[in-house]
Amino acid sequence: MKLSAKSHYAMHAMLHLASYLNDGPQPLRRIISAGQPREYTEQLLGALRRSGLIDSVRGTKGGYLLARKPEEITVAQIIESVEGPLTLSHCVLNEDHCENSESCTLKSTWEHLTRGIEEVLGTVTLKDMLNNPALIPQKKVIH
Amino acid sequence: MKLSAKSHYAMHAMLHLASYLNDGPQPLRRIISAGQPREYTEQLLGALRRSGLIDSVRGTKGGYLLARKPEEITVAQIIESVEGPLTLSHCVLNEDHCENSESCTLKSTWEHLTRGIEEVLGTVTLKDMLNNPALIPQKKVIH
DNA sequence: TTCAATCCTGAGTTTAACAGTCGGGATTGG
DNA sequence: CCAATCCCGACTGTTAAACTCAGGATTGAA
Repeated sequence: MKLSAKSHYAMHAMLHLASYLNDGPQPLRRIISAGQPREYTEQLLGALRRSGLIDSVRGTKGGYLLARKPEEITVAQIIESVEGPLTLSHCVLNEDHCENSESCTLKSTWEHLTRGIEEVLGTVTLKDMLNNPALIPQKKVIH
Repeated sequence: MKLSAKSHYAMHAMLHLASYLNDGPQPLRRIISAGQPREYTEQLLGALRRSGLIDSVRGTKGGYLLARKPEEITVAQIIESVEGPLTLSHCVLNEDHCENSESCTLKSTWEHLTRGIEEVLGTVTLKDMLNNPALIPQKKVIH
């Protein structure tokens, strides 16, 4: 139940892009913070681009920028881009894996919990994080 | 954001113990299902016992049993026993890790999200899962 | 038109956690 | 005493994460 370094790097990068929204494309060099491996982060930005969360500009003066407004980008989207689909169990994805019926009381439980978590992560946007100091506003009824 | 096999095995075992609540201690042999490695599961049951979720009885006719009522055991507790503390980021645990202030707008976000997820996993009990077929009842306001 | 700054990509390598195995010891009912 | 059980630490194998590297493609500017 921990997130990998990927998510941290990706979140940090996205937060940076959100902060420098009006300063043109941000080159990788400016996106990474101290101790953050350059080439590795580059790969993650590739994933974020392929997911449509950011755009890239090549060449001198190139760099990365948000493809949408900060309020339209959620933590869930960022994490899913780099970590893959957000699901607690392969059981939820692979139908055939759970044949032994009784054992898969679990299945419906995982599905339910996954939905819950998706909802938690889906309700915090980059904009919320920028307005952050007074934490993130949120009041939500989960079913 | 995926759970490891540990959680699956542990959940399965706990579900079994909840099912055979009145049949005395359940030996490992009866707890594991097809394809579930015996010795590995044994380790996990050790963790569950050390967390106080189950008790064990040694010797012939020995086995494992729930230490509390099914409605008092949550998915969060089970997962935490075997996977360690439920937190998205080491940042939340290690104070010193996040010195660069701006970077750790992230910190309060992780804390907030972790609380949300804890709440999701903490509201489903073994009892809920037994009553399962009609999914898990739940209506909760998260802050 | 050349050059340097950038993004882009795929193929490595290293590392650490997960997953599983093994051997033997301790406890206890029959 | 013996067999069934839990208990525990050490070991091994496997896999995914976390990097590294080498080189190619694009583009603004000197």
